[in-house]
Amino acid sequence: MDPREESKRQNREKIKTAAERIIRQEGMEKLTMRHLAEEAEVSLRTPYNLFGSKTEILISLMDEAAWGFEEIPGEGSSRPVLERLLKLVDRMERLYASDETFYRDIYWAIMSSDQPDSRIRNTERLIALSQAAIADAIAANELDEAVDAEDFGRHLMIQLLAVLGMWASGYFDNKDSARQIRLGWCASLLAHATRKSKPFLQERLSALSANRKRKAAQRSGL
Amino acid sequence: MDPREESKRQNREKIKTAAERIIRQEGMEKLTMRHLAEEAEVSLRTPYNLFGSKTEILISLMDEAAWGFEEIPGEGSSRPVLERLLKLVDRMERLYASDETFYRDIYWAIMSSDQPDSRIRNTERLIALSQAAIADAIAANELDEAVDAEDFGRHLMIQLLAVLGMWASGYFDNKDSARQIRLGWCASLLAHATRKSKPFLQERLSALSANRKRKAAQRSGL
DNA sequence: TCTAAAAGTAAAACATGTTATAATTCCGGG
DNA sequence: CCCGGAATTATAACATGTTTTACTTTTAGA
Repeated sequence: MDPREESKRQNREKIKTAAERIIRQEGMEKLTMRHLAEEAEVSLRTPYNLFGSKTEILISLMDEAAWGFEEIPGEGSSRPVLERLLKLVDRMERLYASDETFYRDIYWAIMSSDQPDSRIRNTERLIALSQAAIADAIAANELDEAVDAEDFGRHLMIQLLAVLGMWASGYFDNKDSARQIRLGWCASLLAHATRKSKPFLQERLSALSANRKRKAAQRSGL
Repeated sequence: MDPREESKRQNREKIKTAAERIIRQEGMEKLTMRHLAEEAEVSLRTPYNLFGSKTEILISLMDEAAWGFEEIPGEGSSRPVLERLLKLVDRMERLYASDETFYRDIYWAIMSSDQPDSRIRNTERLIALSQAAIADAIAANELDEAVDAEDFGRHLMIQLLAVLGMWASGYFDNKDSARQIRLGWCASLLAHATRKSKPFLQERLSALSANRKRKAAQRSGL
């Protein structure tokens, strides 16, 4: 392989590793370009050559984790599409819960950067994912065929992104976010469910509500 | 009145006026604190004394317009609650359409600042508005009484805010944003609608879809 | 082996939000 | 009328993302 490319790759790796180390051990505030360059043992200019901006470095850290999901789980399996779709939320929750402050700090930093492009890039990917799943679900007779897959898929993913944004801002914690997403998705899906998928969604929804009531009872019981 | 307070008020006004003028006539990039101070004929320090930060100045500009809405339209009228709730979107659309780049630039600048506090402040106000409307709708038998007004009201407003964020980032234009919000709201509301409100929501939803189909046909027809 | 292009480095510079410092102005109360 | 405190100003400074400039190193290909 091209040694020039190889050296670029190595530098990219060094920078990402250093960035991750700094965020984890010293906190996001300490992630300045000067400090990062020092830690990665490259010049201040190099991260700009290799990534373009500080935000792009953070995005590449999120990309590495596929932002929590890269495809609908269990593609090609025989499980119902909607069930697999809901697994996306499980995955995301697991990943973000595995290192909550780390991911939240990065997510927040990306969201509050003034470069919309990369945000849009990822948004488009996720919406396409969701739209494909909805189209599958319609084809599998799990959703009313009158549903517009493009619109409805976008609607679902926007809900998810909305909650993630609130999570990043500190409004929701991890658990509440996942619950809020599941509630919203189940409710929206239920409105267009077929006989085939209705029981599953209703069960999910009532489980979520029961969970909440139990918690509320706990709270007031204290 | 206290002349000290009066002079503060005047300075605040001068700063806001100058900020608006700069944004409108020279563009957001030219809104630097130094330039703003010059134009407002105050020292660089004064805006910080009076507002705290650049972001707060922008927020006060949005506050002036109540961010598009301050209350559910037609309070006390006999129209159905959900119908009035949807009017919020009309209002917002009208305001933002009246000066799209102006509001979008400000909104974007606020969103891409790293101070979550003010964002959360407004978010909470809007969520409370929505929660109250949902509670009213439940009381008026327009929504299933099993609905949790707190959860569901938050859910609706978060959707709206997410779409606004996407609008600010340039993902949606003004028209698409309003449509997406209406779609999302109708879809979510429909999941908990009663017999009383279902027809209205279904009609709205199919009107939105029909609109889309017509447009799609136009596009492919060219 | 030599050369030109590509990449990296070092150091300074730039822009801009924000804060510190010291001097100045303004006002109500003694 | 003068004092003390609050607001304002002018100016410099600071932090940090980003860019510029000039120099060095590396590497592919003649």
